[in-house]
Amino acid sequence: MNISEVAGQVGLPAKTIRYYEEIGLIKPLRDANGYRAFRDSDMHKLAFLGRARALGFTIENCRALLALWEDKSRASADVRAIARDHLTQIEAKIADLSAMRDSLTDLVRTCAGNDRPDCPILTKLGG
Amino acid sequence: MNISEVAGQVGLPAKTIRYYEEIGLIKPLRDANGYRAFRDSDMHKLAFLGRARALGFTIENCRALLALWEDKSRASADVRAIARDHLTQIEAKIADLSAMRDSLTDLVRTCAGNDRPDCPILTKLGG
DNA sequence: GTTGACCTTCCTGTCACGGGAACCCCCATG
DNA sequence: CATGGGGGTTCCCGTGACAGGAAGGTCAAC
Repeated sequence: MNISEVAGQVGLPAKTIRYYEEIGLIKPLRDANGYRAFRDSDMHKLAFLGRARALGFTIENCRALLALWEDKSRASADVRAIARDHLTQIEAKIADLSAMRDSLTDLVRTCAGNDRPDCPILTKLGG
Repeated sequence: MNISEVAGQVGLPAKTIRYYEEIGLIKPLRDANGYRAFRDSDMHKLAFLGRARALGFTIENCRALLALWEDKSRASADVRAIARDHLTQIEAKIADLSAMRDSLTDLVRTCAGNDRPDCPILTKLGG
C-alpha cells in the first residue's frame, strides 16, 4: 500500500501523512526500496487523526488523544478534559468572531456603497 | 515621542509597530540617533490599523483600507466591497466552528468523564 | 561614571502543513 | 534494451502576523 493509496483511503493528503510521520504521530515501516509500508494500525491512526483534526483539535491534542486511545487503561475523564478545554477555546473564538460579525454587519449596512467618498466604515476606523 | 509611548497611546505593542513599518504600512521619520520619530499622521494610521485589525481584517485588507482612507476621491463602494468580503469569510468561519462546537458539545455530554476507560469520544474518533 | 531603562537591528519560532526542486524506483511499451 | 511516465523519497522555502530574545547603541538620573 503506497502513500497515495493510503491518502485516498483515509482522506488526507500524502504531504500531511509524511508530516505526521515526521512529528512522530505515526511510525510506518519501510520497504526495501525506501517506500513507506503502512500497516492497518497506521491507517487506523491516520483516520483517527483526520477526524480529530476535523473537530479542530490541535496536533498536540491529537497526540494526547491518540495516546489515550491506545491506552486501554485510560480514564475517560482525561479524554473528556481535553475535549472540554478545546470546546471552551472554540466557544471563545466563536464569541470573538460573532462580535466582529455584528460590528461588520452594522458597518456594511450603513455604508451606501456607491461612487461617492463618504463612508461610515472609514469614519469609524478613523476614530 | 518614542515608540513605547506611541505604543501606549494607540494600544499596539512596539513590536507590532516596527513590523508595520517593515511591511510598509507606516513610514515614520528618524531622529539623528536612529530612533523612530512618529508624526500625528503615523499615530492616526496606527490607530486606524489597530481598529481594522480588531475587526479581523487581514494586513492586506488593512493596507487597502488605509489607501482608501487616504484617497479623498475614493468610492465608498470599494470600501464596502472589502468589508462585505471579510464579513462573508467571518461568517464561514463561524459556521465551521459552530459545527465543531455542536459535535464537541455532544461528545462531551455523552462521555461519563470518570476513571473507567470506555469513552464515546474515542469511540467516535476511532470510527 | 555607572546604572538601568530605553532604543536599534537581526534571527528564530509559532502552527500545520503546501509547493516545488532534485533525485530514485517501478512498470509498460516500442 | 532504452525510454517514458507516473509513482516514491528527502529537503528547503513560504504561509500570517507577529513574539521572544540576543547583541549592541543611547539617554537620563544619580
